[in-house]
Amino acid sequence: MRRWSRLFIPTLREAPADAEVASHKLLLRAGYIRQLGAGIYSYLPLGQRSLNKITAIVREEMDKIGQEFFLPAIHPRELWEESGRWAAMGENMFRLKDRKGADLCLGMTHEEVMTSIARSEVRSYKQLPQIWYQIQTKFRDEPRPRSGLMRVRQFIMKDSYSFDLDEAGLDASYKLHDGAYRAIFTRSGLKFVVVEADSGAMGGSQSQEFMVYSDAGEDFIASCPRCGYAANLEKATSQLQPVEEMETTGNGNPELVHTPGCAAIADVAAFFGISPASDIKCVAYMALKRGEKGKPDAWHGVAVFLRGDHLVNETKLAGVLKAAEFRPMQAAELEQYFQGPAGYLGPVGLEVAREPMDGGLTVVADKSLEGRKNMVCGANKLDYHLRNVCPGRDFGWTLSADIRSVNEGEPCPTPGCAGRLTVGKAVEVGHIFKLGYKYTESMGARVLDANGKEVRPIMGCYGIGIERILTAAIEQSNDEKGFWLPPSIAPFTVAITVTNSGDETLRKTGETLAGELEAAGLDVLLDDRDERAGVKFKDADLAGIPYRINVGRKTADGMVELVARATGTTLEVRIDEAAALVKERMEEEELLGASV
RNA sequence: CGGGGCGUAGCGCAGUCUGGUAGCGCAUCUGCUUUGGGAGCAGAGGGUCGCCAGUUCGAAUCUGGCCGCCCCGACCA
Repeated sequence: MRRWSRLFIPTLREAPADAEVASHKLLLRAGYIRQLGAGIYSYLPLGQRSLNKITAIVREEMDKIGQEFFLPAIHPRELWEESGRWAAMGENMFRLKDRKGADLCLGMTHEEVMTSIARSEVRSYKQLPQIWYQIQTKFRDEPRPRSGLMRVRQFIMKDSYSFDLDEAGLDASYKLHDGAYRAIFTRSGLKFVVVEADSGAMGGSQSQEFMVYSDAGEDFIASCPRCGYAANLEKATSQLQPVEEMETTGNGNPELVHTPGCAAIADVAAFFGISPASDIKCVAYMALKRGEKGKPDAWHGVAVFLRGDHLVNETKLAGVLKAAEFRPMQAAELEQYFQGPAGYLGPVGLEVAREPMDGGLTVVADKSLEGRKNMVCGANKLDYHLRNVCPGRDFGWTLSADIRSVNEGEPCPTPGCAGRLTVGKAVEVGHIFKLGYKYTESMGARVLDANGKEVRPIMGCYGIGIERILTAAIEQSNDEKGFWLPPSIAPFTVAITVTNSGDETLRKTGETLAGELEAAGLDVLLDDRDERAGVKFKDADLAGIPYRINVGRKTADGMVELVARATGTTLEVRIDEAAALVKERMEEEELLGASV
């Protein structure tokens, strides 16, 4: 049992002006965290208790499938050079020098360290599979930390890595993680969804994210309420609705039309009286290709063509081009590649590179352009457009791929499903990922298989943001008075509010009750402060504690009040029954916390 | 890194335009009263006004530089 009077719980009546999102405001107000710098936070006792409960759940579930390690946060440069990521991580990596001038970095992820252990210690297929995990602090110099604990530069991550002999083994390790993650988030009381995720430009075959819907999130999820399809917008696809093609004009060949002042899609559509779906949008980028094996980085011109009503998805684009970075083309570059001005760019007559990102202009056509007819596009000439343009006939491309973002309301991609996609914002709390051979290959990890032949193990990597479980839980359960956490991750499960600490009888009753509740296995916070009842109620409502027992007026009749923070419902119960009742409620709630 | 905003007591803010004694509310400390939804009265403590330089008799206030923080965007294993 802990006494409020002796705990450091600096609650704030007003939220600091810096805080915007609910979890940030409330974590500060409830005395869970304090800020040290941008994206750097101290965890105060209540916050630390909650994070400890979360890590305990994570540890319990992970121990069922793997083994816990604890790896260094400081890594030598050489290790990261081996995987090629000393350069690839760029500015996101914190770097430092030791007294001898040697380069070091702070670990932002631990594939390299784990792989270095595996390569020097794992020799035989008989030692596989291995699932190695740790719960450890990560450092990432984020370009823009934000939203309290949502995106920070130092945070706690459960990261794990699997090593298997073959893909079937990786499938099994991946499934084990899927199961463990579902158990962890369910036990943490999160209403989560599992979505298909982008597996990145670095290779890797399959990837899922565990998401909690919240406006404070940074990701968008497309989902189908009908069949259950769900994917990160970076990955989501949809079926195309048939488009009514425009009538052919003239002899059917591309026809130059004077379109003064029609630089925007809406203007063009209005001018021709067409739907934006019949206009070809051009987005011109310079794309950065990271040099491999000592070659320098290089920028390449990329022209993306897609329907006027579609948006480029840069994650998908980066995936198909293996590009590290994009920036918009500047006027001089537009002139070089298109001989035309922004607003009037089009695909007809361009010199198309044969190989992507290898000199010249890489032309990418979105899949939705294939088979279309009689479209309108820019003529690469100020104030002129072309019509009757047929993709494939009138222009070609380096490659054609799905590089657009789906829109809300489009048909679900599942064959035979008649559902419409909805798009919502969410917080990513976990990610599981089939890595493949990237690190075992580049870092030279080898084992002997049953035939005595040297083979590369195949890897998976899996992450959970510990603080994000806390923030997501707060985002999903808060009001103007404060928040309430699922009992499993709350710093205390029940607060006992002695309404008048000056009253000896009440105080003793509170003490006794607290002892009983604790004996029943609950985490009890006894509010024994010499404060008015109102102050104690406000603090208890603020601080994320799911249940409160008021020891006050009715104590003379042998009764106390049990208040459930989530619903505000108050129950008068006999003092000797209070402990059992809270336990019962808690168990019900944890069952309700289950999700799909 | 582009755009915007902010920096004055622990928190929330006024004062800056128009230079002249650094203020308000909450919180904190002491005393008395009060005790079921952030109490009342009386008293008290707490500030290099983000930092550095300049202008001036005099700078929180004007000028220049720097630093930090927040938001939008870019970015995000």
